[in-house]
Amino acid sequence: MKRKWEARLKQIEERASHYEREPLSLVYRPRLSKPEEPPSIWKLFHRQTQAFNFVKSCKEDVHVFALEYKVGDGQRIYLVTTYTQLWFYYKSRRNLLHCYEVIPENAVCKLYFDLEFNRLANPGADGKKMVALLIEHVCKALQQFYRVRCSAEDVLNLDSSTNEKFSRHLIFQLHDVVFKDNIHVGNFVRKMLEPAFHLIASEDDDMTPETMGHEFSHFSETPVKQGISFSKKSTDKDMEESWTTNSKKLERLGSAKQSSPDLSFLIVMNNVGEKHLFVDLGVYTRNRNFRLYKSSKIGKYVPLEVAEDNKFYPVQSENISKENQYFLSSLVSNVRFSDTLRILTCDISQNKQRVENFNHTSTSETIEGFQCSPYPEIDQFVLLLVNKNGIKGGIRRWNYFFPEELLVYDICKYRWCENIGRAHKSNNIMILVDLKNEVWYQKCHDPICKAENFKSDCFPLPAEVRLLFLLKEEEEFTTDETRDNETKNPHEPSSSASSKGTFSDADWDNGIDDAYILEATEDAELAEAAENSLLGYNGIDEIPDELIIEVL
DNA sequence: CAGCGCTACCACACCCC
DNA sequence: GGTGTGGTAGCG
Repeated sequence: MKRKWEARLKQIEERASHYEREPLSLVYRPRLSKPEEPPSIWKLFHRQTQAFNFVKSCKEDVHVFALEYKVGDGQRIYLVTTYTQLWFYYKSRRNLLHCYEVIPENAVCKLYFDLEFNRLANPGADGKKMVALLIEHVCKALQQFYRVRCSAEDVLNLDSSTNEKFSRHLIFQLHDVVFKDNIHVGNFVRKMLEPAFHLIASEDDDMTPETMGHEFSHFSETPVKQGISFSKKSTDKDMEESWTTNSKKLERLGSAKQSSPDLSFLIVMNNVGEKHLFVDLGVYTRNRNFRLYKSSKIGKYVPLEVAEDNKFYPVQSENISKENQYFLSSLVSNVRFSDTLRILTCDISQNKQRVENFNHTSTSETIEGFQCSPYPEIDQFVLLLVNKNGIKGGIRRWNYFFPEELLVYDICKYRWCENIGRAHKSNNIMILVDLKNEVWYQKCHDPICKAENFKSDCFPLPAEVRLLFLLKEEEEFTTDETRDNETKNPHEPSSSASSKGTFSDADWDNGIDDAYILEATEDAELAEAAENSLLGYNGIDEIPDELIIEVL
């Protein structure tokens, strides 16, 4: 008995000393219970800008989500948290039923599509076939425009169809390839679907869904040189120029090898009998809300689920469940950083200077930056070239052109021009590095030199630079067997590398204790809204035992 | 108290034939 | 009638 008492005393003394060494915080700080885990970040805002401001102030890899919380008018509040933490609370599907990813403006993202048509208005339409044909067309366009290779196996295909409406989301999982932002994605999608606009535009075309013969191609019968005439009300000159340019490009690219694609399968009727595209072009706007995997619109019980005909299977991992993998893959702005990442762009307004200087018909295959290019060794070599005779030249900016594998450096301070045999007084020069042919040459911004299209002799790149380049390329081949061997990818410049694009491999799903607390803001009403969003739209679901809302 | 970013559409002014 | 502009309902 005495022994037992002594043991208990010792136990209590030990506990007391433990609390003396590690006292409890005076301030109550709710967090996921494992102290070694990252702190809980779960903040709600009424305003999107506030949410983004918080993200900026946040060191962790957090993202903005929109939560629908009122039936009818689609009112939303904004949640900031990590992908990991969101999934933790989200996966049970007992709460957070109507969530949207906010695809941030100016953030790199994946290629994605929203597809839909009304079944009643399109009785003959075969949705699955249309999806398959679209994917085929997109893959061809990616190959033609960017030399990016992909197939249906790289496309996460999510279904949200009902008896009334065929509805899909496609999210492309390209290897080491992303778009600059979702505006560029939209530009690319519109460019790629240009032949389909011609089809809709042709008023004399009384095609009905039943007669959507796949051999029938209005585009091929309508020469590109007829120009863009369908958008009678359009005032967007840039857009038209772009389409025209693109038509030329398509012509150039396609004429020799194949005729223009038949996109008649993309044309569907809306419920008032007007012709529309199967592809919703309204989803490429700034800060677009894109419904999450397994979320439904408020007031409806139709969540996005992996489609029957989905062919993308995430790589199995020990730490991350299959569902979590699908969730992470479905996030449009969840971009894994890699040092061989290619950032695709597709501009509408043509950069005239570039077109003039480099005889480019499209700016859709370039990346650009300041001071440091993806090839530091070549930067060093260029700096060596422009530091002569006591003049300290520098790299003002650089552009990389994928098809030509051409690095174009705009030089500052150093103005020596081979054409005139002296330095220009007020115009800067360029150094161009041709990686394909391993040579460099000089051009310049001077109007006279430009007028005569001056280009200096070519000089071979020094062996060190060539060697480094070859070594890098070998690395790339060994790490990515699917890479198109016609393409050499520059590395993502470190200046624009962002940790925001990565997600933590830490997975909290395993080994977590039983008490969890969600942190809300000080705003009671907001907390109520959050609670509603957690409860689902009708508010009759029970609060899960392990979930407590703490209002500070 | 409290969403956001558009576009299609309309009304109207102005211009020119 | 053609074209530009400005405001807004309503879509995604």
